[in-house]
Amino acid sequence: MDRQQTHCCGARVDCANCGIRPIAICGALAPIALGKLAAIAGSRRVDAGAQLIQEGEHAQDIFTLTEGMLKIYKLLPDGRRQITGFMIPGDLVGLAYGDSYIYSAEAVTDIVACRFRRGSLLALMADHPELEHRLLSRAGNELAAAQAQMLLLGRKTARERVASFLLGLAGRLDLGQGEPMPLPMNRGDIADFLGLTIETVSRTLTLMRKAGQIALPDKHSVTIADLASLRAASGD
Amino acid sequence: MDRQQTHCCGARVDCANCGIRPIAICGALAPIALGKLAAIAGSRRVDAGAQLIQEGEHAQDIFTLTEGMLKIYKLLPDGRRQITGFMIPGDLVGLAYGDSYIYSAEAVTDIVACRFRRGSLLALMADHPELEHRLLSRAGNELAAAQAQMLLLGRKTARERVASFLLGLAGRLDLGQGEPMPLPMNRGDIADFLGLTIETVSRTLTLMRKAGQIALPDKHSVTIADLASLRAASGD
DNA sequence: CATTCACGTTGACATGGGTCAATGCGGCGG
DNA sequence: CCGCCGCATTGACCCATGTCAACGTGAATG
Repeated sequence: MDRQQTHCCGARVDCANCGIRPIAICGALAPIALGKLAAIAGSRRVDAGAQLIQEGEHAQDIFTLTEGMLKIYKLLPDGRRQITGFMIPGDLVGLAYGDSYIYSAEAVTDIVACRFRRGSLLALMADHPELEHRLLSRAGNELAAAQAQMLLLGRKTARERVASFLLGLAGRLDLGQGEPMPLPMNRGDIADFLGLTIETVSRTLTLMRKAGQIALPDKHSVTIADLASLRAASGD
Repeated sequence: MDRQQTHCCGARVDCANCGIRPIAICGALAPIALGKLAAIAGSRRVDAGAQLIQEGEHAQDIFTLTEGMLKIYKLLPDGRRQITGFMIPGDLVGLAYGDSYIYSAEAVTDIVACRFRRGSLLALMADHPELEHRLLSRAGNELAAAQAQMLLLGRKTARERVASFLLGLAGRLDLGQGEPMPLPMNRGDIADFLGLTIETVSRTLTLMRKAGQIALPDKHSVTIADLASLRAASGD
């Protein structure tokens, strides 16, 4: 994986040539506004396994993920963890409730994110309502995903959860036909996302492999071998 | 319960004298904008047990609940249901993903809601960004609640779920000291909200009553008898 | 090349909460 | 006032998934 990105924390950013602009919040902006956005943007890299933000912390920044994968999660005091989402390039991280982050975010792979100071972004939104519009629409997407996840966590069986997870991820990534899907997170992360244990995730994947629904070329990739059957197994 | 509300579907609405204005999206508006908002608002009543909106339906309207309680939920094809929230006066119902509703909403009690045509509201937002701002902040709240619920569904025990539910509801309602909390939904609704069965909810409430944490004067009210203990039992 | 270590898989067993069934109870219609 | 009906409660039993433990495997390290 060669790294073209050379900016580090606080460096200038070139929004006009950003690969994810069409899908991120920046996509809505005309060139002038884009320039202003670039002026308040910084780039931030985080190594796999390190934290980007922490729940409860003062929410100073909002990020758009540009490279890699991020997991967002909440913890109970005794350490039980619920991963509430895996973020991919184009996703927005750090929407806050009040002025504190409502979740922690940790890099699954090495990541690069575009950082905006919350205050600057709010100020820019005043002049460019289409930016706020875009944010609202993003929030709507997140809400839809959260609702779907609640249905999964509250009412689906282990098998259905794993099937839904694989299909959901495959739908967000754009994969070539027959190309194996990367699964950069480990089994523990999947378990904490699906409200299961590592063992149950592992067993379920094995069952699906034996049933010919998926192939597992290695621990960090899956191929969906029988889409129809996996859909049927997903419960919806 | 005597009904002062006399408007029905599509009737004129008097936003200036609305009791929930301070907490709803209308709260942000200056008198002029409020007049415009009132002009596009209609009132809608729904009887307990009837539907307000249906998942997948074209999302023509957005509602602010003004009286009563509403449950929002998603269904699996085989009928399993996950209630993703109970709405109380001031809450916004009908945020959509694309242009379809992402959940169904059914009245728990008789309700009154303030209806806005989506299109009109969007148009009004163009002139009054503070309205969109308010919407975004609401969406942030919803997202925070959804995250908390995912943690509950994925990682908490039955006991913790019920305790969290009672505390969460008590926190949103403003109750007088020692006043019993109304619980207008039935046990099945609570179960479908918490990812449990009716029997488990019932048993858990009984246990909590026997442990002196709560009192159950009747099926549709609870009193929190030992707040500290209930908090301890909630897992966070 | 040997060792270690983190992660994943598999097996045996335990258990929280689900399922099924009986009973209780309060409101409503006749 | 009685009987019915929908909801809630309670009990007995069961099973999907969790827990605990052993073992495999591949990548990193010396």
